[in-house]
Amino acid sequence: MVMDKISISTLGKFVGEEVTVKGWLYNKRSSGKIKFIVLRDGSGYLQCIYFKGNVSPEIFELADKLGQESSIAVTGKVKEEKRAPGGYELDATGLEVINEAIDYPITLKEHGTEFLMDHRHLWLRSSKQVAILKIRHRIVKAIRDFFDNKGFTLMDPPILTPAACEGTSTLFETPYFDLGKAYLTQSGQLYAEAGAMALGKVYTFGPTFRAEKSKTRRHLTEFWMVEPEVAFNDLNDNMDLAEEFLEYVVQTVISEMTEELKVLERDTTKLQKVKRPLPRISYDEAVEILKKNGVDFEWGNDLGGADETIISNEFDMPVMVHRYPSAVKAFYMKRDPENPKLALAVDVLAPEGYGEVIGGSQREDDFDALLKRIEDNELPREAFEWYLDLRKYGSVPHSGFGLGLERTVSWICGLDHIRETIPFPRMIYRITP
RNA sequence: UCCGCGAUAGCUCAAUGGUGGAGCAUUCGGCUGUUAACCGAAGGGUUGCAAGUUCGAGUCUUGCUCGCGGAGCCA
Repeated sequence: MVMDKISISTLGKFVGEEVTVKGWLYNKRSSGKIKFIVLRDGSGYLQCIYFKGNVSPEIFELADKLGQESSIAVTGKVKEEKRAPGGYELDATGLEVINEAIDYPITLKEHGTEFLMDHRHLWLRSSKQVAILKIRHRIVKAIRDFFDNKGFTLMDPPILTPAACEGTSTLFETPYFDLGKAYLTQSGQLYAEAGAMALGKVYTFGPTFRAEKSKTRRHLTEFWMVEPEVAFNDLNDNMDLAEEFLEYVVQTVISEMTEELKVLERDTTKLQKVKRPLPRISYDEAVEILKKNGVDFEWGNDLGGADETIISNEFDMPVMVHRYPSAVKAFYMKRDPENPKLALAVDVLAPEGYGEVIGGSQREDDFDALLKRIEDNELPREAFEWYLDLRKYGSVPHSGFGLGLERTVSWICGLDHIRETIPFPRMIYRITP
């Protein structure tokens, strides 16, 4: 019996049976009277064998002519075969062309990034990109599972906002009817704080936008961020949550995505070490590390990318750096009651030079202190009136953090550039495809 | 915005100021177990654009365009 719509990943259940599998021609090889067609369908790869004596001359000819990425339906008997990639092979008898692809631009050989980025819509079909997309999906699912299982409520913040959330970054702006200008959000955090006062524990998970002209392997203009916010959590609670969260995400991915990590040739020995407790150091201790390594660093400055790498190299797992100078951090962060020059902030620096993957803090919950901070930063009070209300009606200590999805994918996959972590990256000089 | 590097065949790259080549892809031929298969052959070029130096420029000079990496900013 010929069966229909079988994905390659489930072929093990059909050994000895004749099946039809639909997909795309990934690669082909031939040796006279035998042709090998490697079919991919998104779930895996299947080597199909066409022997000259077993099929009609027309089909044998067709198997020879078809170009890479032609969409086809292959029919044949499934058998186990150690020599075949994936472990199974199709003793093919049938070949039906759905659409013939002529001169597919991306070959299995090397290509430069500019060419690949111009063909990003096709590049996604490559085995490495498929592996990255699957790991990204698994990370997203792990993130949601983690918070859902802990009683958090997902709350979607607005993407169009009336003003800067943090008052620092350059934002994308767009006309908004009679109300003037609107801006694409750079963070859902302020709204998450409102949500935490309503629901106790919330997280936002959505796209965020920065119009900074950043031109590095760690930056996108459009990226996804997950931001938990918890009422009654102080900075230490926040760090406890962050390390448990990171451990869960990393351990889930390395235990469930072994095939994909192998495709990416990711050495997972360092990822396996991501277990609680993560090292916690203060900004002051971080400065000491920099000075010990010969960096001419002035207390009060923010840590640069190179500084972060030096600090994270001192540890073999992510390191939490807490209590930064308040001057380099956002206005909404609570001051350290033991030293008002410090903010109750925490950044988590990923190892292997991947830099900051988490930034968070305990929020300022005192009305007067927050108002003064808004005024000192010359932010428009009227835009933050609702935010101040949260401190007027039943204010409580609360904390949260944001994790950059793409930086996390980049780190876990061991990529050298963030542009491969998102299907269609948006960067300063690229908005197509 | 600043600093550095680069642009040669569809792709990845060679070419001392002196007749622009190779591998892959494509087309044709060969091979009954290939693993980015292999072997043989063919087609394929306004060397990013514009000007200059020179007997002669892919190569040297200037400007421009585009890209890449880094800084700042941040996740």
